[in-house]
Amino acid sequence: MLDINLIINHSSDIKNKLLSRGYELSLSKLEDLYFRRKDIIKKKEDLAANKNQISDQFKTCKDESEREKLRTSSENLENEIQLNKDQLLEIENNLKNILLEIPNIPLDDVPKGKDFSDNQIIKTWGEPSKDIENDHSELFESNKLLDFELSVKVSKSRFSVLKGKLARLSRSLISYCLNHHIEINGYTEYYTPYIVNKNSLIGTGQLPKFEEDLFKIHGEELYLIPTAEVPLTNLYRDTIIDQNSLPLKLVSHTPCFRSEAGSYGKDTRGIIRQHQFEKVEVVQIVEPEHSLNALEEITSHAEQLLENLEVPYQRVCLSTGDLGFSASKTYDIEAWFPGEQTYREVSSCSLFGDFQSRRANIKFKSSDKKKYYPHTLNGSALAIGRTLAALIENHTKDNIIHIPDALRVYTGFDSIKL
RNA sequence: GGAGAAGUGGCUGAGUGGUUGAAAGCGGCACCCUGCUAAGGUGUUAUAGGGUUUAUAUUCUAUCGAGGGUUCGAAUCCCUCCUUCUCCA
Repeated sequence: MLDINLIINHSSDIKNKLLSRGYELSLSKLEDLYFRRKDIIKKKEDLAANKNQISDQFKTCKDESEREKLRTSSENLENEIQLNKDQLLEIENNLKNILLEIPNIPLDDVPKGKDFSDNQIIKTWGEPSKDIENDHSELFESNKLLDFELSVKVSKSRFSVLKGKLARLSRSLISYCLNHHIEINGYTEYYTPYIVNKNSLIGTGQLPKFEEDLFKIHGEELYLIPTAEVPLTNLYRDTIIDQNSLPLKLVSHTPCFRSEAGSYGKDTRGIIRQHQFEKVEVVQIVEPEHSLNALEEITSHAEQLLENLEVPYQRVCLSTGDLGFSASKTYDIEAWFPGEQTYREVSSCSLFGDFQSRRANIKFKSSDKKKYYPHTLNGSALAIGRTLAALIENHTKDNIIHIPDALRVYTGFDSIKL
């Protein structure tokens, strides 16, 4: 959520920045609500002060006819206060609803662009293999490691059933990613609910605008998490954090559930786009002046994993047009998929500024005793399903999947024969 | 699923109709004292939102789980909901 005062005081600047990501801000309604809100608050509070005074007078007033006068004037005031209260509530709801649907503003150094085609490649690592034979869905299915007939029988399309060594490899990836962050990068592991309430999803920005992307629990105001970012960041909702405990570095492995509305026919092969997938997610909550560094740090933490897994990748800075709703700057890390001869996202690392902390009411108390909104960040490290696919496409030779050294302690085997 | 009890500031905990935004203690912070440490002393220490002000500041309003009600006046009385705890199945 953007600061309403910022919008009002720097309206043209904000408007332009939002336009660069394809959002047209209509200012007149906001301004109208903003000023009407102030008016009504003043009116209401003056009346309330008045009423409080009458209450005080009542204590010393002994004359019954005077008392009666006080009673009636208090009653009149109360009626007026109530009227203003109702109006105020309506205005504040309106204002909040509008603010909740305005996306974050991109940082100045984010490349301007219309969509993903304007994303900027920042770096590449590794030697992309030309071996087009290694398409993961083909390798999986022809070897019965992955069974879509079973997953459709048990559930429906866009789910998967992994079997045997492949299932174990997937689990090993999860353990490896988690342990790396805990032991090397200083994150604290959390186990969290996979079903969360509305306020949590509003806090991180999935609601109210993107409800159709979520799985909702029937008959309840509860949703399956689309990412561990939601429970992790919301651990600190409505919290004032001591500055000394910043930065907070959290990591969690969870399944993620996405309805994938609007992606019919897209990425139907393999396990690239599923309704349910595993992900190890990191979240950082940091002081505002450290957030740019933190974004670089989170991104490099994700990259370390791919390097240790010996999977070639590139880092891309999303253009203003491709930026997610809550993000002010995002790096995608895209692993090389030889089967498709293309890079695909396996991690997305975002800086949200104070956008989420305003929504979720997360603050920190600084040494000057004032309270500020911290900056929040998150990053996938990594999306397990896609990483598993990339791993296999990059490490299969002569029908043998070679397990990278980093994983062998978890898998207990060093290759899978196909 | 049934019965009961409770929800007050960072924490413990007092407070059953009127300067109670809230005693006391602990903790935190600042200063003082003392060779050091420990102990002690004094003060300070909730959140949000308005007004005035360049600012420091000051003032007003709201908030004692949430929402409603009674009353001139509610942490205190009534209703609904939520959460936690205990007992029973």
